[in-house]
Amino acid sequence: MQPFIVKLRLKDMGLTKTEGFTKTQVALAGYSKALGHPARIAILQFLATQKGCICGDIVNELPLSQSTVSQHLKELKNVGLIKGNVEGPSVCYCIDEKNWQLVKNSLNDLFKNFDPKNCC
Amino acid sequence: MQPFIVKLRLKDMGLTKTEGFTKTQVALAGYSKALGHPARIAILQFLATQKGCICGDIVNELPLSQSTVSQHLKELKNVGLIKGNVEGPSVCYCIDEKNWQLVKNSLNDLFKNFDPKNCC
DNA sequence: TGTAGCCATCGCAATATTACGATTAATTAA
DNA sequence: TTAATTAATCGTAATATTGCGATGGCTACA
Repeated sequence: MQPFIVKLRLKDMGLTKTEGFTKTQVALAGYSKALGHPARIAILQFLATQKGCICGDIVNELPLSQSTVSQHLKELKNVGLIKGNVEGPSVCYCIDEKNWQLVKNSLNDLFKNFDPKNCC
Repeated sequence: MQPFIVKLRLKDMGLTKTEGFTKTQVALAGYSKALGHPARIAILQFLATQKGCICGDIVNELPLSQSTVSQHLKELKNVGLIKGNVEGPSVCYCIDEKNWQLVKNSLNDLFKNFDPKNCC
């Protein structure tokens, strides 16, 4: 008779494993992931260059539906890169300066500590 | 009798839409996406700080299986951040300096052109 | 009190990502 | 030649992401 064999760690499949990585690594990956879509890059560029701060004009700027844009905005808000203020009937989004600097510095750290050593 | 109604743009579902975005935006998003996983951040940090260049020791460094690590390495190779040289029975991976600088500069560009204007 | 506009959320569908074990291809060592 | 080692790839499973239309909750204005 065959023994019962349980092989899987189901909870680890398809899901990003964060155990075994440093907090810094997980954080940096999270920020990068948020930047990992053209629409979200476009939104940030738009907000960064705009004089006043912008509401749902973002939707008009992007080749995506309102609901999709809303989702992207949510993701950027979740990692703290932007924040939204309700302004009458509409919502005003802008870059969260503090976190913006934080992400900037984190990425800087990643890229700075590499000095080329002729290998390969 | 009801008309036939075709509603969908199937090819646009679940797939990142790149039409309507600039080349720069798509590229930057691609790089960021590659950075969007703790394992890949860890790999890059490891390669950046290692004196000699490393092969499959990366697998031992990470809390992931060999095949999974191989997949992550592949993704980093696809965006050009690392390159691998066959070295006898094993493979030597290291950072691709040229693209490393390119990605660094691209991200720098994104973050630099924002000067805080008290909004919201 | 409607009613119109803005935007978040829900529900769905299609695809992508993550992870693993098993297998395969290539190279070195015996 | 054979066996062992290394690393890529295949196949599979679970979950995440992306996208849309439809719905619903607000606020402002008539």
